[in-house]
Amino acid sequence: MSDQNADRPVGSRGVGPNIVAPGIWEPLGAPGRVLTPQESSRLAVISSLARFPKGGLLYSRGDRADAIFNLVGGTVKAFKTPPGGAYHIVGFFFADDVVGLAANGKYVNSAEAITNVTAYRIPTMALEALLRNDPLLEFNAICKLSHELDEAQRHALLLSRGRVLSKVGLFLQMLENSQATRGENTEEIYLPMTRSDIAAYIGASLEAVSRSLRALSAQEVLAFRDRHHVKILDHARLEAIAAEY
Amino acid sequence: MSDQNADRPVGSRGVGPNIVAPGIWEPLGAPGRVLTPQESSRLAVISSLARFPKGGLLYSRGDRADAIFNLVGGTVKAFKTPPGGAYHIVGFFFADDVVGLAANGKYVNSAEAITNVTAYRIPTMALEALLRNDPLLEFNAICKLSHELDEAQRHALLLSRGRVLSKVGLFLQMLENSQATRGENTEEIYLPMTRSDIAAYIGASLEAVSRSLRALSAQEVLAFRDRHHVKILDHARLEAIAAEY
DNA sequence: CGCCCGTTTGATTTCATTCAACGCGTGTGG
DNA sequence: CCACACGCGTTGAATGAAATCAAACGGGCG
Repeated sequence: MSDQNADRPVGSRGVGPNIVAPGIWEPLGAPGRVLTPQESSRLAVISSLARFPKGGLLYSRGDRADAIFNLVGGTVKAFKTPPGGAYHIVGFFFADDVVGLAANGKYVNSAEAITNVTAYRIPTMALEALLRNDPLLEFNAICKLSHELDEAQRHALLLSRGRVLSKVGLFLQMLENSQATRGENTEEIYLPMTRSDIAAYIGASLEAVSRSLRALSAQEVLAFRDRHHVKILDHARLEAIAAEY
Repeated sequence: MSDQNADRPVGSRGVGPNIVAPGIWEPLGAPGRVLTPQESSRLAVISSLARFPKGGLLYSRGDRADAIFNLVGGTVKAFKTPPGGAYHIVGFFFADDVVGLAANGKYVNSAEAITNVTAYRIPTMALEALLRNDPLLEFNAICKLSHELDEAQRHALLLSRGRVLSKVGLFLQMLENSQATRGENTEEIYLPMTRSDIAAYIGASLEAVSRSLRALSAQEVLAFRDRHHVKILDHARLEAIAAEY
């Protein structure tokens, strides 16, 4: 298998951490807000580059949260395993995303590498110190968090849908959006995660996901190149399916 | 009806905005982190007290986000109305909560008063200026946002459950928790929202919600004083119901 | 007193889950 | 080099739970 996109495929990215998030108050502004080179390098001096193999754990819920991770390449899933044997994925994360949210010094969820992953490991101790006297960086953090909160609410919206077909449609649109934001090619959508992962994210059984994808494929709304690469043939129809109910 | 708890029932609260959120990195610390009196008064000078009648709109999605609101008393629901006629509630907010999240200068959802509401209206312009040279305040904002993000993820977890009974159970536990955090009496749970609101929050039909509540009541897990006041009789059983599946 | 909104209850339909079997591709060991 | 096994995905049939449609109820407010 070739998941060597753990290293960035392309990138007008310098060395050091990079984070993208829209502004919250400024109406316009760059589509993807980024850290200034200064901030990036300031973060760089306190962070280290870490690699995780496919299936590797970045951290587990309840662990002491001594670092956050800024992804350089690869895909990460964050999940919770509530009592009762259930398994729920709270989010998928890609290049320039940040994972490692904490509350009271402990991670609130677990994170696992879906593909090989490269990430900057930023120790919280140093980060906290840095934040204390860098209001601009702090402000960027607020923007990023606001954005994540919005994403979480969209995820909730997706989960509230009745029909699985609708959920799958929304999920694909989200992935497409995500790829577009990251400036990648949107001709084809890349699904690094398994059907089972998708199911755990959208709140349905993996069979239902499989059926939905196959149905969309049969209706020629989608076309699969292989199990992890889809092309959206009929955007309008997908839009309608995602919106209905 | 008497919804005069738009003004705080009790309160070791001074004048001026007040916000509670747990810390993110410090393991211990006060259960409910609050603004220092200094920060509160700094916010006070730029904010004004606003009142909204039951059913009143605080803001609508897409409006220019020129203020955020720090609730003093009453209950607010934040909702989205995605294309397709659906209606989804993303959260309920109570005293000391903050509503008015924005992206790119616009509100990302709408907010409506469920009861009469009193809130500090904090203009974004002034807030932004204040944040720029108050790193501590900014840090508190980060804590608050992290906490909200965690809540949103819990909401998503709730929505992912299969059985409506389980969702209702989790919802009641969340409300109980929320009340406890706010230091209110947890003997009885107060449900200011309608069944329809609960349904829109947990992702089910209002009939299903009604049936579930009645079922729990019949099994003597709950006891209703009236439609908006429940007592949890059997915590263990509720816990089990919320956890199953 | 009577209207109206929110709620409850009932009957029917629809859809996803569940259980089960099979196909496919990859990697391994004989 | 081939056979096999394993993980993952697809397909099928039966069950079950919630949505939907529909109607009656209750309490609050004019």
